[in-house]
Amino acid sequence: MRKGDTQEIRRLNRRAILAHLRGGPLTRADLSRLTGLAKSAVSRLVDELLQEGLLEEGAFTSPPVGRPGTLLHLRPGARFALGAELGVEGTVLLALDWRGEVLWAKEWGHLREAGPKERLEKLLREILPHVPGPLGLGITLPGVVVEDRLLLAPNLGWRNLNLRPLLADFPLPTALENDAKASALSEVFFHGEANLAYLVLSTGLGVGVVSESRVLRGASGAAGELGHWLGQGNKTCACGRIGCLETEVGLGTLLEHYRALGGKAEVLEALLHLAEQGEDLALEAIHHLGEVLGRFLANLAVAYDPGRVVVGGKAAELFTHLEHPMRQSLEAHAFLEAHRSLPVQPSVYGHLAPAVGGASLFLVKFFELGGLWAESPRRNGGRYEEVAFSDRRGPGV
Amino acid sequence: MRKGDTQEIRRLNRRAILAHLRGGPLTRADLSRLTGLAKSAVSRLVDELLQEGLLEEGAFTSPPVGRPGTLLHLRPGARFALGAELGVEGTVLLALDWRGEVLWAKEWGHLREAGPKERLEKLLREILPHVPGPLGLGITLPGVVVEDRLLLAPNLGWRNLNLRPLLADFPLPTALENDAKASALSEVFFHGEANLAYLVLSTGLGVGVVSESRVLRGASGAAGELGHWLGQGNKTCACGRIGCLETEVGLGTLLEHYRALGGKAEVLEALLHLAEQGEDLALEAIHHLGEVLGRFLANLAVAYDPGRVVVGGKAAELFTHLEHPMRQSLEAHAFLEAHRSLPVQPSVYGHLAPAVGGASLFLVKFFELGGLWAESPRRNGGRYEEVAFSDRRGPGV
DNA sequence: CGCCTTTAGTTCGTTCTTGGGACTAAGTAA
DNA sequence: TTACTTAGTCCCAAGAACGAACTAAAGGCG
Repeated sequence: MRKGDTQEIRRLNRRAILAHLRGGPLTRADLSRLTGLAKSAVSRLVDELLQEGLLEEGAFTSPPVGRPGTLLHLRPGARFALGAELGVEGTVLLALDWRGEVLWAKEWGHLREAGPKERLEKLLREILPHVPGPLGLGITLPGVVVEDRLLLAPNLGWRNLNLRPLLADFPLPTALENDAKASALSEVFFHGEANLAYLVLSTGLGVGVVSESRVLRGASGAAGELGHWLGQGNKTCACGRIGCLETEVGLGTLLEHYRALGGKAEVLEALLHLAEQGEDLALEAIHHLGEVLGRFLANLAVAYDPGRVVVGGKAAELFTHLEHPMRQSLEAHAFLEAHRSLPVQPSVYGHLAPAVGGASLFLVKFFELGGLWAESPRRNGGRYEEVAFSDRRGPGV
Repeated sequence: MRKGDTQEIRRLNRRAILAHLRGGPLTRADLSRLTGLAKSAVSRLVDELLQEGLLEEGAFTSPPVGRPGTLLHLRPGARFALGAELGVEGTVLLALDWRGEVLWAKEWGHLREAGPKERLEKLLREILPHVPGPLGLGITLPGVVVEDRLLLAPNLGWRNLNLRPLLADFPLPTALENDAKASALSEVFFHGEANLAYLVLSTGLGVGVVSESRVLRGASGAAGELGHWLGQGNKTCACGRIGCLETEVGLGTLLEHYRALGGKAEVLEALLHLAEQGEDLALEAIHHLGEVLGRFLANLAVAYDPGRVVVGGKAAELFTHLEHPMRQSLEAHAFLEAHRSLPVQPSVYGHLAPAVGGASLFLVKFFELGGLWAESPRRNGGRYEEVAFSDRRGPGV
């Protein structure tokens, strides 16, 4: 429920122009046709965007007849954002260009006992050389996140933390997000799809759901935590409950199953290595996981009905081995005809997906704002909410 | 990605004014404060809305000091829409005022073998006396719906139907929707909540999910079909597969369980009646269903993380009996602290919820359009899509 | 070579809508 | 009666888009 004034409509139209240009270079005439705006309006807005350094003129078109047009494109590096992943095994930090290109990335492990404070302080030291410049820093972690609070991260062993004081030390706007949701956003940012599910399958299992181009969050940020759907199993989960789906579908079970079959690998990496070499037991265990996964996908399809599923997390490395049994199992268990051929693919950004998604939080916002980013006074430590729309909402719906 | 022009901002501001007035009468000054619009702009827009007959002036306020204001409210009956439910047991047709009041409702059973053609034709005959007038007719049914196609309705025994030709006969805009999704919309229309799940529990089990005030539909309209989530059971479902959750959580199982305990009732109604009289076996069976339901709610909470759950369908009649065991079971199985006290309530519109939701499809649209409803030429039989926004979308996100 | 046609892009005047200040209206308090 | 406060109207300036007229730059054709 946004209030309309003369600035707002300019913002809407800038947004439309930028959105179309994300798909590739276009002339002013193209933009006029695509947006429905008058040529004069496009001309004015484009001039403005050129002046701000957001756009650049490029080559000329050579149409069969008529005057050639000037192609416009988003100027590389005009804006970028930082994204970080605080994962179970290590930390990733990267910079993402507003066109979706990873400018640089940095990864490091961490001491097992490092708490949120230590890890965020380390992150702060790493980003200091890069500010000012980025639009913001999006931090992702495998847990349930609401605003600046982390409610629960079983696989990190963290629970009920208010990170706002720590984030306030960062000299740029920050945002916190769940890793699966951020990963899903990275795909949306790149492909612009309306309905998809991003499966993060490692030790844990989480799903980032996108519906009508929006990330599903829920009232407490727990939407998509299907790893904690209670099934019939009797194993104890890291969350303390019994029978969570991630004790059946997670990669932990893969290793267990492999060893139950008589396999020798002690850790997951060894198993993956053996699978690459074609060891039968390893392949059998993975095949079984594929079947379980296919059935899970059929369930995922009735829960969220995504148009496409992206597989990320450690399991993405197994994708070639998993794919066939997974598809067969999905076909056998699908509810709708349409689900039988549900596209399932590995992630475009690979293991960088969560961090890319973190950065996307700000880039998406930037595009939504039509590039009218408030270079804000950042009074309260540059909190993410302050760069939000200046909406004046009415009561719901 | 809407194009902005001078009309668009007027529409946005009309929408904001109407949205605020849905909460109750307000003066022009109130509206100015709430929307952030200048007093003069509010005055002009309100005059316009009064002229169109959408608003009415009412009583005066008596503030402690200063000139009294004139209260404005939505004029009763200024707009309304029709909603219908084609259910397993019968049909409901009703008219819903734009303020959310049911103007009239009509219900009838149907011959078991009646197909979609017969039932829609009957519906057509019933609505004819009421057109023109209503904004549109929203038809709901227990099945997977995409636009004008019904992909699958196991409990009606219908599959893969294109209803567009039949709907084209209706002399007003029509829309098709799944019953659970429509029911969820009815709650949103009434309460304006951002995150909720509407549980339709009768023979089948379906969930209508609302996230950020939008109904979750998915690529094929199957989002929320948790009744067809595959569990560990071995019963055959109406959809033809084995182990669907609705064979464990549906009301069909309640009767079976009751009879397995030694109960005598032949049909569900008899069981309900016995429960009302306090028969032990009936209460025990219902208690068990409550426990199963509580566990299911814990799973629902990790899947969609609603802020509130509404129970509808036949099970709503059992709500008082189900509530206690359900809550205990939910508390025992909840993933997050927040989920332990998840509000669970029966539906406000009761068994009329699906039909009310059908009508809401048009009323919600009307409000979104700021009351600038295109009295369209209705060339192609008044299809719902034609009353949609005149968006000119850019590529995603 | 010059003219016509076609498409790209600019300039300028009109229209629509908001914002803001001045003003009127209608009440309470002293 | 006067001062003060709040509600609501009136009028003008500002911002943005639209549309028409115009210029720019190509190819086709006689």
